[in-house]
Amino acid sequence: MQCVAGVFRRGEALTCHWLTGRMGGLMDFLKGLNPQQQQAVMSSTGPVLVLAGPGSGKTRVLTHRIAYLIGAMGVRPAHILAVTFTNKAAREMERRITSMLGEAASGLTLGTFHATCVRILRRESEHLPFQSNFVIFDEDDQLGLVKRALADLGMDDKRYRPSGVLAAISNAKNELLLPDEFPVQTYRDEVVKRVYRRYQELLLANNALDFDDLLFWTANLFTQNPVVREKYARRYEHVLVDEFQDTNLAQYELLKQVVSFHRNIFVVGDTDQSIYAWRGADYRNLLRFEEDYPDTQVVLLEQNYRSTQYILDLAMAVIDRNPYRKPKRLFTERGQGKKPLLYEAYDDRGEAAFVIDTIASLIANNQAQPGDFAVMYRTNAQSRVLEEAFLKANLPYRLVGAQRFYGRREIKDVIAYLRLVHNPSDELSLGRVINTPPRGIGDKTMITLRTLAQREGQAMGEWLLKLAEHGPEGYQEMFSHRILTSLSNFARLIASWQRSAATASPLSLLDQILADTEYRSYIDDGTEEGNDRWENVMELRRLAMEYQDRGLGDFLQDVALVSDQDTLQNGVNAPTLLTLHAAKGLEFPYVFIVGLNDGTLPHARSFDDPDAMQEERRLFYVGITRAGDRLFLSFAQNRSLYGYAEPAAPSRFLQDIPAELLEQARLRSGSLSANAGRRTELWQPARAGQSPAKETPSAPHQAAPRYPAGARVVHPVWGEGMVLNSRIQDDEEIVDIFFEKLGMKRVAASLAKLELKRG
DNA sequence: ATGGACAATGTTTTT
DNA sequence: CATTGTCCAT
Repeated sequence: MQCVAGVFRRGEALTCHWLTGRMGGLMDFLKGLNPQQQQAVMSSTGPVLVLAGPGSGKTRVLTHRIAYLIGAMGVRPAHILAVTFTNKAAREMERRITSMLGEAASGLTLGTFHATCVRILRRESEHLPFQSNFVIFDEDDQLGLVKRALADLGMDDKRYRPSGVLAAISNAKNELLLPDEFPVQTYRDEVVKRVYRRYQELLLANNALDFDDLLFWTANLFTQNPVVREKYARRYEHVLVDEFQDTNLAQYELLKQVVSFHRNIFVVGDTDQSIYAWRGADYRNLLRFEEDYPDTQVVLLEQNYRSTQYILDLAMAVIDRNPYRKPKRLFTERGQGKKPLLYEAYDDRGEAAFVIDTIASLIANNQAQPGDFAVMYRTNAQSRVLEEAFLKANLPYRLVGAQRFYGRREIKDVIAYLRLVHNPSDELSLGRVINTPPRGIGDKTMITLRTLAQREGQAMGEWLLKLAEHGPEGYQEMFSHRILTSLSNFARLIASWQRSAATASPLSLLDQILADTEYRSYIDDGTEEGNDRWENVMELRRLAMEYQDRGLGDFLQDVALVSDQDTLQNGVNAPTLLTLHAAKGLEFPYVFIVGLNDGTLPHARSFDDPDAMQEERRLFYVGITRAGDRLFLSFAQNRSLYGYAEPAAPSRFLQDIPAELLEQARLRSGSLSANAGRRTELWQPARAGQSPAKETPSAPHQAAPRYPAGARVVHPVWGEGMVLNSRIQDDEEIVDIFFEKLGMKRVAASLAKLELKRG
């Protein structure tokens, strides 16, 4: 029996509940929720807007709402759509829902906007101008395509910077503007418009979509094809959206279409945490929501469960300076807590030293575990100094950032091979690998190849496959003998990989490609760097292993859609280094925000744009509100841009913080160098931050460490300390221990007479 | 076609 | 300064 989602009244909720016996009833879905949260979870059908301050339990509300719909209202999971912005957020929600409902939740559509759109587009490709095995182009590919488009139109890529043109195209897509609709006011607009048109043609010729296309095409499909729209609109009785303030117009429109039949849209967001305007997100969607859906029920969540009052007061002092916002009064029952600290360092290395010192001493005093810390910064470039400091101190850390892995040359190469096999029309990938490793195929050959393929109306990859099949006859005049042989050999390789791809797993295909191209000898030149490169390829191989029972397409898709945040693995007990953007949605007991200098935070590029400045402020606010127990801010007297250190002013945001909310500290030179000296003599390069994306189940060190990170140990000579890191290497457990008296030591567990201390 | 040397150029944030 | 692109010699 199924309860039709109609009028939701409490009394009915229980009677029509087909799972009551197993689930224990309504109360379970409301247990541990405050009255506002309960109101949100139990709100009736129709549009619902939940304005959720930081740490107010919005994920909780979302997951409980879904559980409530399924468990108490009898809505079938297949009729619920829930969208998030990161895979991590989606997985977390899935985990929580499953723990509440178990199998009863299966069939739910839950995923990121992008992944959900990909699924729809593949399914509906018959209505669209591309095939269902399309590939997803990342930013590098996009840039390459813009360059190609500029070249095709005979434009100078010096005069029209590809990145600038791409940004304009991306904005247009986010606004759902087709090339023909691109607004032209200047000559440059005219150029962009033409490039945009050509760029779209090229994408289709490559059977590829870029990130923006995923939303763009789905939204257009729904607006222009009533049959398809109806299908999804009828199916999804309930639609729930996380981080609604980050939606752009394409996403807003998309949602509007999907809920056009049932109108049950439940969105959660916070305008104060809108930090993606530069990517097209428009927090005014939150305000527009109430206009578009006048019967919206609004629920305000103000109670914070994360931070101490000091931290909240500081956060409010910062954000209250932004105009045009409804002030929220964040409050907590956690008590005052400790005052946030502001540290003034000599330069960025001084900041890093302060971070390391503070972390080490809090760990040594047993007040915190390594995993309790996060260090946040405005720009990725700032991580370098911090990483160096962590390595030097021999402290393991984890770094958030997909770029770190998927942006690597060797990884891009291997993925390009896979993409080419999957989709021979992908000319960008072809261009990347056709001469990697070198096969004597250069620019001139490529030009001939392109014109030849164009003449026969094919993509270069398809042309090559044809060459592999029919042999080189007839092309002797076009290419020299050498080159023709080289091309044929390469073409036969692709053809044979394609045959493998049809039957074999992504893993064995990858192995075959690596073997056939002798890729290892190409990148692993015996240097340390070469070895690291090969290790990275092996890491990718490990990832491919998880796709034994799925296809190459799934593998490529997942690889294309990972976000930085997704690379954050849980359960590693080490401090986290991440940008303020990547920090959204996360929380840590101890938070450092470094680089509070004018020009860095707020970033200099925002100075002359009031909207951008407000966003910088929100970014700072997001960082502050990640902290649970302690917050440490720091700025440097000198900051180096392009090598030269120059005096830098403290962030103007600091001036908005009342003195009584901040404890101030200045650089202390003595104590730092004393500790630093002791560490340097023990210095050994740690391997932290190397392993990207996922846990590595097949890693050679599977044995459980006897002294796991976080454990307290006693050494007969060095006294008491805390384990910071432990790994098994050559059947030997290597343990990094921070001793209260000595600082960091690295020992072999079998040699040092360590004693585990409980508690 | 390839690889080396030099020059220019630029750093926000990312699904 | 550190990466990326361009020019030139092999």
